[in-house]
Amino acid sequence: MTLRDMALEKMRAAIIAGHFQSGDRLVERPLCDQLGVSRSVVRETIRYLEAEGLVEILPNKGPIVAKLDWENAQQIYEIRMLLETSAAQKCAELAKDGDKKKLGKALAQLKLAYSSGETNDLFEATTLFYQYIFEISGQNVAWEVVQRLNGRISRLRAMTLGTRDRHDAGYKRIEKIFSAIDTNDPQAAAAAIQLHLTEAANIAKTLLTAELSKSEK
Amino acid sequence: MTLRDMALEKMRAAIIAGHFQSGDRLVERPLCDQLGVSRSVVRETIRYLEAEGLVEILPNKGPIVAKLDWENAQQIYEIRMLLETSAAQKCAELAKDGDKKKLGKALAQLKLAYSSGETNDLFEATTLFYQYIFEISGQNVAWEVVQRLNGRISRLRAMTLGTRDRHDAGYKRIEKIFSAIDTNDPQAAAAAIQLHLTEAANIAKTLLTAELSKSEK
DNA sequence: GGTGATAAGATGGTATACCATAATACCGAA
DNA sequence: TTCGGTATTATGGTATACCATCTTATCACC
Repeated sequence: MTLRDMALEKMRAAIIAGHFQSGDRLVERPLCDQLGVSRSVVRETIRYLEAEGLVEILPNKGPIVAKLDWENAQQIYEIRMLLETSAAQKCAELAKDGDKKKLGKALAQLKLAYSSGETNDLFEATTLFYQYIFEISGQNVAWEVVQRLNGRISRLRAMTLGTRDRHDAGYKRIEKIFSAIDTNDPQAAAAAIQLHLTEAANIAKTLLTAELSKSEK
Repeated sequence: MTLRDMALEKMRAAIIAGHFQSGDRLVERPLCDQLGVSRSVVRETIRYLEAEGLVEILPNKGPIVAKLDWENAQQIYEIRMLLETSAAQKCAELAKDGDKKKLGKALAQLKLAYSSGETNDLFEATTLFYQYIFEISGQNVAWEVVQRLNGRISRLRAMTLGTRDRHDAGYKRIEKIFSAIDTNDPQAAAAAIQLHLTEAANIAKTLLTAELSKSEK
């Protein structure tokens, strides 16, 4: 693994974990010190993150962590809705016994993470569950797209998962997705995932608007 | 505009125009000579294109122009189908008189390009038409996604447009999309764009499989 | 004549030096 | 005291030098 890959992962993780606030300037030389790499590496990493949409470049100012308003977040949730609904549908059509087993394991992990309350575990378990759905449905490109979009709303997702683990309706809804796939019921799978995402988007909206109104006062 | 931006545009254009074949190695130093910039610029540009999916990095080999098989292309067409259908639908719902006028102008451009037979003009006019649709529907993020995906199948699109201008059924289908939007008929707009894309995907498949079987012999 | 090893060249990875520009702070004059 | 200008510094943009590694070709030995 190259230095760039490591730097990329670290920075992505730092942004997603909220270690950098949205709008923060990413000054190159301090980043070099923090990551222990040269500017070349940092700059190439930033270019990659820029293309990913996690970082914006202000002309003659340099890179900042991309800002996220509800306008864009909402659009991202809508796109995810389309792609994930389609994936869940196809997944329910195609899932064989082996696939269901794999999904079942991911669900078990998810349950564990929900009960433990570790937001990080929850994040990973959720990601894995979705990854399997896209894998089984054979839509690796769509999964790429979703992952990239998720990067841009990662802070929102973390916040959403953080609140959702309290009232664990979230887990129930995911279980519903699983059982629809398990019984090879495409319609139900699509409906279940749609419901889940709508709920997630609502929570996200509440949290984000609350945050914005707070920061304005 | 920075050197990087110019280099980026040039390289993207070169890849899209087929100046580089898919699978070709992108050797850094020759690229520096061709673009008249330093390696730093070339490397950062390549990072960006890598994130865009236009370029792949082979470990210890360096960057190559991303290969495109029908498997992936098909997935891209499917994703476009979802996003563009949704956009056309919303567009037909929301389009005001001013929007329709703008779209109408783009359509006129498109007609001109069809009759001139210039693949390049056709490419640009088509892009503009779609851009307006996404703009009017207020889905700028989805447009970003579509553009990025289009980059990866740009060669296919150019080939498709190249053949389609002969039998101009393509233009008729686009006209149908326009008139559906013009009459604010979301259902018809969705159906029309779906038909158009299906057709495009079919042509693309034919061309691509023909090309692959030819290169194998 | 074939196979393997070694050396040379090419290529990507990394680090650093230099330059242009924009923001800021300080000083002087009104 | 305030406004404006100049100088300094911080930062991004660009270029280049150096190093590690992989590939390939040639030569020697079997």
